Amino acid sequence: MFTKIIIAEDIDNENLGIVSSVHAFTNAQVDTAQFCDKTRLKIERALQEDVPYQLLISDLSFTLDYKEHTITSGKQLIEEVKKIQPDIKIIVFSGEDKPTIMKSLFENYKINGYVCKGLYGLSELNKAIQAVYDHKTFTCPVSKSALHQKNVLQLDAYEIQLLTLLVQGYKQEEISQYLIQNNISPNSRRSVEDRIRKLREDFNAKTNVQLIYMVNQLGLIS
Amino acid sequence: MFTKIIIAEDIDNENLGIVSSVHAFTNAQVDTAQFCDKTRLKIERALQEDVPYQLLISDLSFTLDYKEHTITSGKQLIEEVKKIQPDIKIIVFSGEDKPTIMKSLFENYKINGYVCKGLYGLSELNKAIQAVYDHKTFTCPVSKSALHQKNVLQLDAYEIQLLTLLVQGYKQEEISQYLIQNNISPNSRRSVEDRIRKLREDFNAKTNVQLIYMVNQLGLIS
DNA sequence: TTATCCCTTGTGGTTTTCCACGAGGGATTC
DNA sequence: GAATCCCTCGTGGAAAACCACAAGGGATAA
Repeated sequence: MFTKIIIAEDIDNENLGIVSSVHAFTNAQVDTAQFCDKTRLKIERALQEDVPYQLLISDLSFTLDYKEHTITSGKQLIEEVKKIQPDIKIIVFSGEDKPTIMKSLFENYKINGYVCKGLYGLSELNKAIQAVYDHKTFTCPVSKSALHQKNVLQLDAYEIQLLTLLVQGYKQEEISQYLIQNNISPNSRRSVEDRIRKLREDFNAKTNVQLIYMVNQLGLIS
Repeated sequence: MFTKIIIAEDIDNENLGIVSSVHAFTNAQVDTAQFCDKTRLKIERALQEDVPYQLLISDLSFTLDYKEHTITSGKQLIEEVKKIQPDIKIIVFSGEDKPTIMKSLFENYKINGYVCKGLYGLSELNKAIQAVYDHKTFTCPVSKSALHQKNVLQLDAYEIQLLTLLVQGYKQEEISQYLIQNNISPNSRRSVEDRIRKLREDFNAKTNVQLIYMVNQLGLIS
């Protein structure tokens, strides 16, 4: 079993629960950090001292306090950690259940497991630790069902840009202006209109308002 | 200090964290229940056996599993518990930070403390336990600032109805029709338009799209 | 009562969005 | 090269939303 594990979780009562559970299950040295920067630092130090962590269990969203934070999200943290220690195993333990986010974590950052916090999150986490130790990847039932959804509508950068401008109160004409100024194409008034219409069709939305509500609920724009 | 405490929290890792922290702080008998029905039952039994709980620490939102649940939320639980044991002390420990919900809990159910889960939620919870034991009410800094917010934008039932119809893709004319059919007033096309405009002004939104995005982000419509 | 205020509703005109048609241009295929 | 497809983009007209002005009505207070 793993002998040295680090946990990144900011909320103190969750942190406490995870640490005790993981420690009880693995009997490993379980360290913890409340913020991303600190996590990265600890991993870096352990590596320098030649006693590296074997497993990182990380949350995705972190509340930022008054301090300066260079890394502000679990996603960034994972990216940074992979740079300094590519062979570390990573399990994400998060309340987040959006398929797109999970997929991107597996595809872009090669995480080894994903467990959704929930009624029985801790026992799923234990299963994940065991599986990852056995060189397998693991997804808990909740995230598995999310991942296996077909027809997950994905938005490309351009579409997200459009929707983002929309929710900022831009009119179609203003969006067109903005795109022209920022050298993004297509950018004609007419094309903007067309793209938004296509999005409405894709999501089966009758109005832009409904469209925005839907993509927002699905977490496709942040 | 309290000697018998019960904790209602469904998420297992949070539950574990709270229980260990509370036990360490109070050295009391700390029982726990994952669902509301079970919590009520335990409190009832303890009362019958003449060893009642002195303090209930409860979450507000509960994930329901496959079983039948008669009580489904922390608010309901508190209401029921107050009926069977009016003198029990209650501290709400929740992620919920909406002022309206907090206020109604203090006013309608006379809870003794409110602590928001967060970076240092557990230490605030300990302070709350001490304060409540000393017959004081307690609000953590986060909830205190939420409670003291002025100009909290509140939506009444009518406005929520309007916004709900909007996100369902209704046009203004259709909203008017719907309101007339359901005997809700005001319901003229013109008034609908006006109310939506007022909402835009209140939220400082340039378009309906931005308005919907904002109220959605604020959790004012579900 | 009168005056005032606020909300509802109507009217009409402007702005914005929506949509159908079609022209041009790039990529692919035969 | 010709045919085809898809995306961009312009035009013009219809639909929807926006907005200013004002009439009526209910509540309140002097």
